[in-house]
Amino acid sequence: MSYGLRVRSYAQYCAVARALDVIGDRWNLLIVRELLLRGACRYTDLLNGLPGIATNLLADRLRELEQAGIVARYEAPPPIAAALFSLTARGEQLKDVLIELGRWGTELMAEPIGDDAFHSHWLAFPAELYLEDQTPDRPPIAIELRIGGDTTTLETVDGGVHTRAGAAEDPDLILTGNPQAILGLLTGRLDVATAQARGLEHQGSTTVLRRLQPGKRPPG
Amino acid sequence: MSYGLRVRSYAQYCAVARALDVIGDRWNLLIVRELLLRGACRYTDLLNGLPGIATNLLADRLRELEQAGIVARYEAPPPIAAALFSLTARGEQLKDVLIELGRWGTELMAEPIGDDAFHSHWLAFPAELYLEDQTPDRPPIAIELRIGGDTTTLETVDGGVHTRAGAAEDPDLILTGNPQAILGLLTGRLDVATAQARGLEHQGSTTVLRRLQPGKRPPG
DNA sequence: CAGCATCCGCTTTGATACTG
DNA sequence: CAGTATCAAAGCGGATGCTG
Repeated sequence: MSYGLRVRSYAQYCAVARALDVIGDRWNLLIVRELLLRGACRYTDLLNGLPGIATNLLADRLRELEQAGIVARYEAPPPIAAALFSLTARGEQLKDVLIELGRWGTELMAEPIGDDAFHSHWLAFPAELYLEDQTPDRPPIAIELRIGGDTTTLETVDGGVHTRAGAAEDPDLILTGNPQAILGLLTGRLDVATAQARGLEHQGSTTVLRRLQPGKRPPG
Repeated sequence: MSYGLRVRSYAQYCAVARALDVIGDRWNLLIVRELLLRGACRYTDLLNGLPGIATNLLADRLRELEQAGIVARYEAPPPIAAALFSLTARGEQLKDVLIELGRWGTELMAEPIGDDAFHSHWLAFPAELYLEDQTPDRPPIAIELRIGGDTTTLETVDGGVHTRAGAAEDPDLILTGNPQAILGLLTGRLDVATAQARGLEHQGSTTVLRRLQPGKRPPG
């Protein structure tokens, strides 16, 4: 039982510095990302969702974030009977920080994926935040994304775009391929022909893609 | 000459993770803060503006940020004859990240200042970003802030608030005091009486303060 | 198996001293 | 002024062990 309560601080009376005192340490914002995108998680869900983190670090970070009022830990009711971690209201407010960080970082996604890990729910950031349905009055569309084993569905809702895990019921388009070809296509960085040359396959009409364009504040 | 080009990466194909690969290391965002608030800086300006940073770390970080295309280094023309650092366009885009981070962190400014360092230009963040002039049609106002030796001026412009170093010509109000009393007053967390009890002194009419209120997206 | 704690080698950081 | 050099301490990542 060693609990060294972290205290390293920038010691600057500045809002940015004080924010970084709390969430600036390695892995902290990515833990928040996972909880934001996936909702309440068990310890092992987080471990899987954060490839590369050491298990002791995750435990430490969760304690620190809990103490900072960002993460709440609670025992799940009998059916599950496990410890669950979720964001507090204060933690949810970090969403705006992550949005801006993701927007700024989207440009970096053009770099080849190399050996980077990929989880399809991470796509929710670029998709939900930067895409808009250009013709919201027409019937909604659904696009099914099949990336390395798992399937994600992208649906238009109220002029925006929503993502969820799993297959679509009656998709207008099915895209199968690697993460960067699909992301390149969705962000408009690649056209259909180029994306196909890079490993994308499709089934259905790609014209629905024209309805989804980067909105007023495009990333990069 | 030891140059170990940092490569530690989260190795995750996610926009947030890739952004943090570049600007997530300790001190990086604070260096950007300084360059954003003060414009082009010399090495020693940055060293002074970042109390607590080790000089070798600053040198390392500037190299990394330069290589990442965030900071530009150039030799100033003859009159100055020194190396200057400034943000590139890509670096300026981090402003939105810092704004959200600062907004989130403002709540933490309620904690006592303790031994934290303070530079008055750091006030520009809360003041410019969160305050609005409620009656922009009336003649502009100027408030002079005197905090621990140096003086900052706060002026209303187009319904917003602008800050600059130095004294005001004909201030409507002069506030003298410690950082947290002044910040508490400006953010509306403290009223005039309470702020006075905590060390604030004023000269002029405090009613102008009512014109400056937190805008539609208040911090915290 | 879920949820950690411990140990260990390596890297990063921080404080200080020194140099052109 | 603008850094480099040195070194101790802390943090991180990986492996493994322990407990319900």
